[in-house]
Amino acid sequence: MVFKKRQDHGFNGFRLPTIPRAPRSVRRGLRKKTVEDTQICAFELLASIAGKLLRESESSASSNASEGIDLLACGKDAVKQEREFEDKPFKAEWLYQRNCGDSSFAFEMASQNISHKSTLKEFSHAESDDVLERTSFIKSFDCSQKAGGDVKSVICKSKTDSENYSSKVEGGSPQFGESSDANVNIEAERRLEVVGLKNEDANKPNICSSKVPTELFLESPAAINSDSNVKLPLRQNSVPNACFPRYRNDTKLGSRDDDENLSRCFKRSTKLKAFRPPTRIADRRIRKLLTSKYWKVAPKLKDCELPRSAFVDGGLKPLYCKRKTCHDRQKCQRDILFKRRKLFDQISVVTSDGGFSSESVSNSPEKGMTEDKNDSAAILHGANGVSSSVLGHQASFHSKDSHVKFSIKSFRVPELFIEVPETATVGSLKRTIMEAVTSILGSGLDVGILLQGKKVRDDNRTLMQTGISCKDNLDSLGFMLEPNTVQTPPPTCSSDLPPLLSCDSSQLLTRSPENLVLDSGISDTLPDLPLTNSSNHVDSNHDTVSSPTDMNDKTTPDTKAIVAVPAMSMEALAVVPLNQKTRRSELVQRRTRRPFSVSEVEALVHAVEELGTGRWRDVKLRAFENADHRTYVDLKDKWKTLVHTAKIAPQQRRGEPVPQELLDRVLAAHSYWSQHQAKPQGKHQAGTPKIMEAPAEVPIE
DNA sequence: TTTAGGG
DNA sequence: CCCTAAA
Repeated sequence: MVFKKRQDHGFNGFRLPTIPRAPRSVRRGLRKKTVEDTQICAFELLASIAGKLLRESESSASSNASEGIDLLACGKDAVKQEREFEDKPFKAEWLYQRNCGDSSFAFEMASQNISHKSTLKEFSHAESDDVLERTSFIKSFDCSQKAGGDVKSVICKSKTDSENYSSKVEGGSPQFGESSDANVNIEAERRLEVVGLKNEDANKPNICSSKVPTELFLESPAAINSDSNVKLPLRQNSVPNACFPRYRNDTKLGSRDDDENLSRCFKRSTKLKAFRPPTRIADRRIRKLLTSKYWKVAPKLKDCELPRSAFVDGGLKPLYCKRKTCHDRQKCQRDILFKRRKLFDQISVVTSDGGFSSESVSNSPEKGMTEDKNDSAAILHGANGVSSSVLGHQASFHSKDSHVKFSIKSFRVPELFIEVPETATVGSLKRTIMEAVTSILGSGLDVGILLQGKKVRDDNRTLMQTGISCKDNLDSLGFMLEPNTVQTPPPTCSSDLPPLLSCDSSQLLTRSPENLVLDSGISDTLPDLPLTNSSNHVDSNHDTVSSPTDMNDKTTPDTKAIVAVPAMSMEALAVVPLNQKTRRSELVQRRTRRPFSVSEVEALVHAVEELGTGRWRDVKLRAFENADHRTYVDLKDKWKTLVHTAKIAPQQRRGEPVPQELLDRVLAAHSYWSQHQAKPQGKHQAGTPKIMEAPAEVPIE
């Protein structure tokens, strides 16, 4: 008989649930922390730190604030630490937070001024015997040009002093439409350096600047419009099979394999976190906002515009270009976005720093200029540095055919936040970083052009008309990458909500004064710019926050301090949501597929037989208590498919065959519970005829 | 947070 | 599996 068990219990059929459900308040606790939670935590944490720093700087009347302390830490200890290092020449920024619960901590180290390299460092606490969670901020990838151009590293926020920061931000829409009429040849060289993953001596942060164990040097000249002669000088860690597609839709981001690997890599880290944000409400509200449909608007197709795409995707997606190609541009776009979103939860990648600042722009005679039929040719060298000064200029502007030559020394990559378990391999770290960079650059970005500090908005004008063809103006010409303003965000930010909550919190940070302190980017170098209007600032730190952190209660007030910050223009705000969403989603990935084994199915069936189909949480608890990768939703879904499977012909079934016996039970239980809505809680109406009838419908094995 | 369903 | 509206 099928229902032996039940008979054992004195039932002829399904046993009514005899286990009363505990109150919800008692029933929680098995759910995993979501990444989102941690991100939000991080955010709040950041906010709190900012507040602290602000207060400190205010009290000391020092100019620390201007140095842009990019610190994310929990508790004042961290702040203190940070300050200790602060007077160092190169100013490594350590951010580490200690999570009270587990001994995980994160710290950040920004790149230094000294070398044109971004270093990614990690500090490990000697005493933390437990699980260590490595969290690093990559302030930027330094993409310096090989020729040794004197591009100063922008990454150093300590460098507040002058320079030609022509990369000014101007208020208003960051949108810099398509410069389709100007063919841009991009030659980007990027160097990614990951330095020292571990430093045992926490007391000597300084030493970490010089070592360069790992270096990834990539040169990616991607000729966009010509017959791209893709040359690929690789130094050291070359990327296998790297290629630089000319069109965005030539590549597909990620693949199943990658996803799964990543998943494996990061799963643990996600699990280990035990952060407890103090403000639940705020937390929830923020999450709500983040998940609101509003943020989900898809970017315009326009994003696929050639110039940007080629630069972005071609240059930084070498790892993926061997993947399947997308023939449908639009679809491709969607796919990419989707991928990114999925990946995000696993790898917290954060970009901070308002857009990318423009870097040195120079005309580079030594470089081979590419031909084009268009008005101009531009060459981008991957490099770093905040200053966007034109090093050399000799624009030719004689006849109509005059070409203006640009050499953009660098585009700065926004700050990244990467977190991987200590057990992750170096290779996976590399991949992670690559993913991060890829996704960041791949998401909606526009190029902005600054002329004498002003953004050139009219895309339809010729260079000559704009004045760019004029030799004199090249001095003050700057480029920048900025979030594209594809969408027009709805009036989400209602005044009744605190700014922090009404829109993306992290974004706000960017704009707040405190935020300036945090921002390592150009923001602090452009004091006279209206904060509320600079679109690239908007993009800046908004993602900075994703690190999971623990906060003490004191942080709450601090957070508020930030909240009360100057309002930003709606225009600026408008830009935020989309990009925020886009970015944030960039690195989210789908969970790995884990087909149910027969034994699992058996357990599920058994549990459902007893509990019914409406108590998945209990089913989970009972039969999958220790299978943390099976959520009650999973079980519910599996049951759904089991029922379906049981109904279809065996020939149509796929995957590991489930014993017919189990399927029969599935069907029986399904039909039973569908009649008996799992109503009876405590007192089962055992006498109810229906209950007795049910078994009759059950096929006998 | 869970459930319930659609995708 | 994912995503979400509802509860």
